[in-house]
Amino acid sequence: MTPPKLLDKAALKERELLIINSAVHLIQQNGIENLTMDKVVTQVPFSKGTVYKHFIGKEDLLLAISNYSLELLGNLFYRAYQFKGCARSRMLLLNFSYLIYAMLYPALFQTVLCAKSPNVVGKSSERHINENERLEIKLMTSIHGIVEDGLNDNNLSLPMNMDIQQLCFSNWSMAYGVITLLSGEVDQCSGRTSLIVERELFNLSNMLYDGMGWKPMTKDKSHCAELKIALAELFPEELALISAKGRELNFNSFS
Amino acid sequence: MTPPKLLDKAALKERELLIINSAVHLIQQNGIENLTMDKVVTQVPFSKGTVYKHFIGKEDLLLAISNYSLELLGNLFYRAYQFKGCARSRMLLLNFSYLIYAMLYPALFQTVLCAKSPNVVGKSSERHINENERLEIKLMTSIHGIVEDGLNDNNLSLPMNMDIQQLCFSNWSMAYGVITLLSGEVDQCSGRTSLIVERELFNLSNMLYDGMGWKPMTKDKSHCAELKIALAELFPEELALISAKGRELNFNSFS
DNA sequence: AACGTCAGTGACGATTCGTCACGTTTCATG
DNA sequence: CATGAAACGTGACGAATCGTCACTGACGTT
Repeated sequence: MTPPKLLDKAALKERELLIINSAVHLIQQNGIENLTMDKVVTQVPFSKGTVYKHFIGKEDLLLAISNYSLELLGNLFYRAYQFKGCARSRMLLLNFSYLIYAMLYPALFQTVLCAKSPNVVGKSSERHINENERLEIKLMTSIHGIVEDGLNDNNLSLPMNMDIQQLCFSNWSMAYGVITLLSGEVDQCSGRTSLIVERELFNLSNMLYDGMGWKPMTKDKSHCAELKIALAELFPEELALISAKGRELNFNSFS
Repeated sequence: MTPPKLLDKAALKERELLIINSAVHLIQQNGIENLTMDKVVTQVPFSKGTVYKHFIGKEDLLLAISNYSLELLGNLFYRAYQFKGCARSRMLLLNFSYLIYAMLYPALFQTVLCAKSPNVVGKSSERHINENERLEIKLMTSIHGIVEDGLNDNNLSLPMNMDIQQLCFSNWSMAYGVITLLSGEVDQCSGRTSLIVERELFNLSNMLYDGMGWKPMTKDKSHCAELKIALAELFPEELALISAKGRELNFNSFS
């Protein structure tokens, strides 16, 4: 009945990861647009045909890398969600975990964006597309959870005419905008001088939460010291890696 | 002394525009990643060598398209800046002019983003890079102007530890995030159901301005009706074009 | 009329993508 | 253990694309 299985699933998965890792290295070195399948093949102990057995095309490989990257981000978000502390602080923490991710893995951050382009999705396999959706839902779950905690402890109430989903999206798109424009690969825009990504993310997050009426308000509590402590406790390895890259999250320029 | 000039600058400029327009059409039809220099050449009454005289490579052409597009956006922004009305309303109006632009010219909107990638800038000519910076400064000027008007009439005061530039950037990155994630080409993200770009942009802008303490606050004034009128007055042709595309800015879902 | 300069041309080499025909390995079965 | 079918793996190949370069012709200068 069962057709002969020459390779078990674990081995397949392992090879897939090997190919993905090789591709990530190439992207980090040469940039995402200089990634070629030929280069991937030379970095890997398989031939081109085998690589194409795993990924139906270059775009499919990109989507797989994006998924690998979303998995990483999902874990960071989940850690922020689980942290002790009030909901507003944890949401701020979650935004900063997003920033840490973008600083640590700029190539991955960039790939996730690229993989959202319709021509990548259009050329990808069902399998990877479905996994992508699953991972995104997982991300959203952490954000949703924090907002719901805020609603439950009465520090937050839904603004008129808005539901939970809209509130979650507001926070995400805001953080996305700041991080995309100020961190990493995008050439910074003019009038950029003296903009510091961690400071702008902090300020913008707090202005937004104040605008929502999410307590404790900025005027009643300085969130900065607490954030600094929470980051050190929750993401020690990540912060050390950022230091090793010669960059440092700077909290001294705003009290 | 003067070397023989067989072609005047106006003709050169005109040809450049012709090439750019042909490329824009191709992008609208086939997507930006399917744009090839060969296709551009076939659309144009010149040969490949001539096209490469104007643009040192594919990336340089992309940057030129981005500049063309920034010029358009700059005009929309300037119209919003010049509008009569309080500063906060005009800032909201400016964000919506950004949205109109993204809906009307999704291909151009996308190209501006792509052209910010370092490998595009890295392969482009000095001339186009400089023009790009000039155009971005022009954009910023309109935003700056509105914020300064708000400060001058005492409806807005700078939040602690923030300067004008940071305030401008906050507004821009917020609008950028919402529009990028919800309008146009990016495949919408999971948990997207029932998110309407104009509504989220309206809500998020107002929450941010409320968080800044930018008067008149939402609780004292409903900005929706005024926005609707101002848009109809300031961007009639653009709104008609959006209608012609079968899309409509919907203000009924939020009062 | 001879010459120099420059716009314009398109064939060409170099790269890259993805496929396919063929050889090799594995395993169920007799 | 022998056999054959199915899965696995290979790398040469065709098509598409990028960017260059040697060439042509038009025009002004000497």
